[in-house]
Amino acid sequence: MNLSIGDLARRTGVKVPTIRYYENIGLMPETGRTEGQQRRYDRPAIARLAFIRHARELGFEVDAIRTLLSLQDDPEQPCARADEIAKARLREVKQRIASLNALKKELEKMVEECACGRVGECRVIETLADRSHGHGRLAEAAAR
Amino acid sequence: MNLSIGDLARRTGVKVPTIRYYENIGLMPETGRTEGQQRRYDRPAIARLAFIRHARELGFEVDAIRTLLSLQDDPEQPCARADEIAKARLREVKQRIASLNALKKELEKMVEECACGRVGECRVIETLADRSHGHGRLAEAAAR
DNA sequence: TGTAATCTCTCTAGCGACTAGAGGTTCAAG
DNA sequence: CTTGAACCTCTAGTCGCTAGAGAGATTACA
Repeated sequence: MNLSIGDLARRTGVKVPTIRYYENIGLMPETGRTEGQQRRYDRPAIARLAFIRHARELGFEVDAIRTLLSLQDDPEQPCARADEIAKARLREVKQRIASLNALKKELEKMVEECACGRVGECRVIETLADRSHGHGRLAEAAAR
Repeated sequence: MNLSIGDLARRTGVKVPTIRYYENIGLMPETGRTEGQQRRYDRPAIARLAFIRHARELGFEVDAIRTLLSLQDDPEQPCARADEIAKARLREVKQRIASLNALKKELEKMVEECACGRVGECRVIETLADRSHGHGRLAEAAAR
């Protein structure tokens, strides 16, 4: 086990520059180097990076991952904190799904009603131009 | 009708710096100024900004909004292009909802199974550490 | 051992859509 | 005419990467 950064990238599915980025921001620890200053990784590095990757896929922010990693490093701690982080993320996801569903409805209405003639009578444009919207109802879903 | 930027902000729900930003990137046209170089807006400016705001709420990118605005300015054009943009956005939203639902399921499983003892046997941490994940299945949903 | 191909290194800048702050000017009410 | 809120421009920061330049290291094969 003496993997180059490229090897590690292939094994975890995390891109090479991203691995270096994670080291920069302190998510991955500094690692051993060859004489020529190239990074070399071992088994625990794979595990740690896979953990990070999975957490990112679940949408956890880097700060949350930092906390989760430090919890993992100390198995005697109570896991209430980890549970809390996961629950917070779950709430976010649910909220986001709800917002997106509202948004989907409005988009569907727009698209269905479009007779596809001239722009002058296009429902898509009309709906957007319609100023009878309260401020902020859909705002949360807009973020990508 | 001779609104200051603050008035315009209050009427549309778009923040003052954001309005200036929209002018910078060419979404809002340059507008008249007082002798002291303060911006003044009229009715069409309100309408245009409201259009932009609503489109942003629906998650359209600035580039798409640029196109939609230019279509709106010319009512004789066919509205197929507008329809297409809206449909593309709808596809994105549906895709995103699907990804988020997958994500929600996994998070729920994690949270439910957590017995909330020591980190050593915490399902949240364990699930994240579990390396038996194919690369990239959930990746799309991770973006916020 | 030579050499070519492929990594890898550091560093800086860019993405999108804003947001925050510094430091200074103008406007409107009293 | 003074005060204080609102306005101005400009730069830099947010998040989580990603791209590119220009240079050095490593490896496979002849």
